[in-house]
Amino acid sequence: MSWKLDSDRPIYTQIVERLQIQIVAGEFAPGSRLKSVRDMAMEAGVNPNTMQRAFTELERLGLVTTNRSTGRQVTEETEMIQKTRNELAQTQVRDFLSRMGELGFEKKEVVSLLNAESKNAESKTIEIKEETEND
Amino acid sequence: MSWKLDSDRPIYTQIVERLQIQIVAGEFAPGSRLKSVRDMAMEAGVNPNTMQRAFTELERLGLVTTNRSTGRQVTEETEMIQKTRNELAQTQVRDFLSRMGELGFEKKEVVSLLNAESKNAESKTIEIKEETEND
DNA sequence: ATCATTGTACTAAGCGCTTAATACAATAGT
DNA sequence: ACTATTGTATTAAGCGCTTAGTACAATGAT
Repeated sequence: MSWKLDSDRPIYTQIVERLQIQIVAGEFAPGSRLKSVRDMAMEAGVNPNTMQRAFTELERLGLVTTNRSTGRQVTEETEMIQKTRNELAQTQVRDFLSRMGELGFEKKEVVSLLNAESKNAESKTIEIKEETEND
Repeated sequence: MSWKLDSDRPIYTQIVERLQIQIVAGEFAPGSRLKSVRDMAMEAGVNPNTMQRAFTELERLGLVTTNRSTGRQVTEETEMIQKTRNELAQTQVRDFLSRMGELGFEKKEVVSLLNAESKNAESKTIEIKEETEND
């Protein structure tokens, strides 16, 4: 299983983002052990050096702790994980609205597009109603 | 005025995206002339070669036409522009929902976050209501 | 015809990312 | 004590992006 990595951005960055997501989404539980650099590199289909770099960054971000010869663990500080999760979400929301704004879409239209996509993508229907106050 | 360009991704890619947005958002009208490679490069604070590469890509995308010694114009095919605008928006919406899903956010929460951000960012209030059918 | 402006092409250099190969350091397990 | 596993460091090479510098081609303007 080699991961989906494009060549447009540094691979180590993409790995950081992926692992970050898996951690804050609870896919990797707090305190759980992560695979070794070599194993993870094998799994991702990248060079160990590259995976090492990604791990170093994750540690710098406070999401991972390192123990020599034991390997790495997801941090047990759930607050840190939650904080990161919220920040990532916040960034996503802001960037999304910003970009849609740049494309010249009104709030109404954004809402419509979100509705349309939600309906297509999942069984759950989200009804979004806009209050026309001003523009 | 040098543009906001980060070093995480190729500069020419970022320039393509920026000009693409400006075109589909109508900031650069269909048929209007674009600055020369050299001038645009100067304005963006990049090497002419880099700007050249971005322009070449924009031409390949069908958003720009080239005339020797006259320079470049935004395409006059408004259909093409509209099509691109819709595709870019579609991608934004899909990616956004996908990423929020990866972060483990329910639709309800996404809606809440959007509401919160909308209210902060603009005077206009968007009221979003969800129908709880299933999950 | 001449000139300036435009797009385009080419080479060389530097830099960051990635890979490859190797080696060393620390420690849990035996 | 020994061994395997882990993280870590180092060097060299290749590749793509970017810059710099230069040159050529096409054409509108004069």
